[in-house]
Amino acid sequence: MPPILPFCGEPLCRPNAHRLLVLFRIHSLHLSFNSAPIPQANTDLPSLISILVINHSPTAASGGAGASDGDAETLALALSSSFSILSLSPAIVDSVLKRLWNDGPRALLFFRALLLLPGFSHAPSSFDHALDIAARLRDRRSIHLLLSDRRRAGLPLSHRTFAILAERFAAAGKPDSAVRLFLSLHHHGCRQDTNSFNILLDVLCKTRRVRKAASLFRSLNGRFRADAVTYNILADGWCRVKRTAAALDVLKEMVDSGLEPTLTTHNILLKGFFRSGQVNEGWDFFLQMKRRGKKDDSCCRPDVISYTTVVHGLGLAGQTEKARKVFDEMIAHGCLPSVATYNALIQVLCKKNEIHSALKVFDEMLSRGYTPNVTTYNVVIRGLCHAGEMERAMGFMEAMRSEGSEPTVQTYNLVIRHWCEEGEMEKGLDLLGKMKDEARCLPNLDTYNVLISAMFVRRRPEDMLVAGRMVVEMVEKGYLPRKFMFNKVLNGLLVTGNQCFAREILRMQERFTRMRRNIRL
DNA sequence: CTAGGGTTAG
Repeated sequence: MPPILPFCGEPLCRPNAHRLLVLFRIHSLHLSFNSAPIPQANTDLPSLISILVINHSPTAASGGAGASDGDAETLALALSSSFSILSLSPAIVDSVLKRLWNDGPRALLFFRALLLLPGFSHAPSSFDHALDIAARLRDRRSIHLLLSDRRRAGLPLSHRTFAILAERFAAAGKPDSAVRLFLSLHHHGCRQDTNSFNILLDVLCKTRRVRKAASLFRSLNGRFRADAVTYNILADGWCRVKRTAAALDVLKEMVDSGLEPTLTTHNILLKGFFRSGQVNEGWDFFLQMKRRGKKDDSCCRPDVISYTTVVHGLGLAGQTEKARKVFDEMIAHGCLPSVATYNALIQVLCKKNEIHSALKVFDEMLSRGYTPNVTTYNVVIRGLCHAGEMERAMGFMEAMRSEGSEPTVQTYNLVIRHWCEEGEMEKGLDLLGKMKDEARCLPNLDTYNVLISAMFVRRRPEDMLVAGRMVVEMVEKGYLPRKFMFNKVLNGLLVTGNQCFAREILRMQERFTRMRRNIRL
């Protein structure tokens, strides 16, 4: 791209809108003489943009430390010369950010590049996506930059933003940061109320920090009036750590405080019993719900979620016949199964190695006019892989694409894993290539872990090189391999090393040490 | 994205 050349030669300096404007003019002048690649009207715009971003940003690959401002500038140029700013609507930007989800550094680079376009401003939802990605990368610098950019744009923190950040903090082992953020919400222009309090409790409970949630609830209950949602969140928290007795206590406390348990409350407990292996208690609870529901007690009458919970719970406990009976019974009771109910039944049959009955249920749901979703395909494909029917699994993968649900990263990962287990590394690597092709579905940490581990079973020198390249690639995307993975790959490279690869091995080794230094920061 | 049901292996 010639117009960018004089620009690249300059020392890097802070992006500057005026300078960019001048460069835009030079750039578009040049393009008017060449035929610029114009996206087809019927091609997927987010996909085109993602491909451009991925093929651009050369120095994002320079060691995991993140890209420089200069990268954002050149990307901004490339974007503005290929796409009209008007076409970069919030919906399109969000969709690109989602597509680049598994390549965090480049997603953030894209976000930053757009900020440099004159007259462009990000929507709150785009800020949320970018914050989510930065927080997942544990990139404090980007988080703070994004927050100050957001403040400068006059956009206060929303509850959604708070939920995202709190969730990431809790997931990173810093639940206290989530609590602190909650306590400082008013500084960010976000209301501290029962809603945001519930979000905080929910985040803590979902990361199994129920005790912390419960004590916070006790100490702050005076300031935020608890509602039914608050109690449901806490009950679910106890259920998640398999403490159904404590969940029942919450239920009692709820009633004592004058709040009526809802159908959601009952479904939470129902699920809790099955989750903690109390199958009989779960079944009795379900019967009780049905009995009380008959007396026109609508907060107890099982709904489609209750039935799905029971079908799944019984099935996982090995009682697939009883599960099937409940499934048939729900229709008789005037409650139609949902796609999730079918998914539960199919999964449960697959787990019992009854793949043929599972496929019969799949056909049954088609004939009843249901449209399978991604989860349906994933459970069926998993079942087939587990039964060693790899070719049929691949067939379903094709089928899901032609039916309009693109395989997800989970689909790819599970099929790749099974190909590798069968010793067919090439088929696994083929699928990796297919994922990256057209930025269809970017590989994640699991993908790399599965494939890199698989590269060791054949003890081939060339496999070690592939493993080495994948480690480099995953670090570039912001994923940290475990220490033993690094060592394993390095050892593999050295042990199998021959003259031919020696230089590459050496370069790689230096690169790894540089990366590790960067990672430590 | 304020709560409940389907995708994860050993």
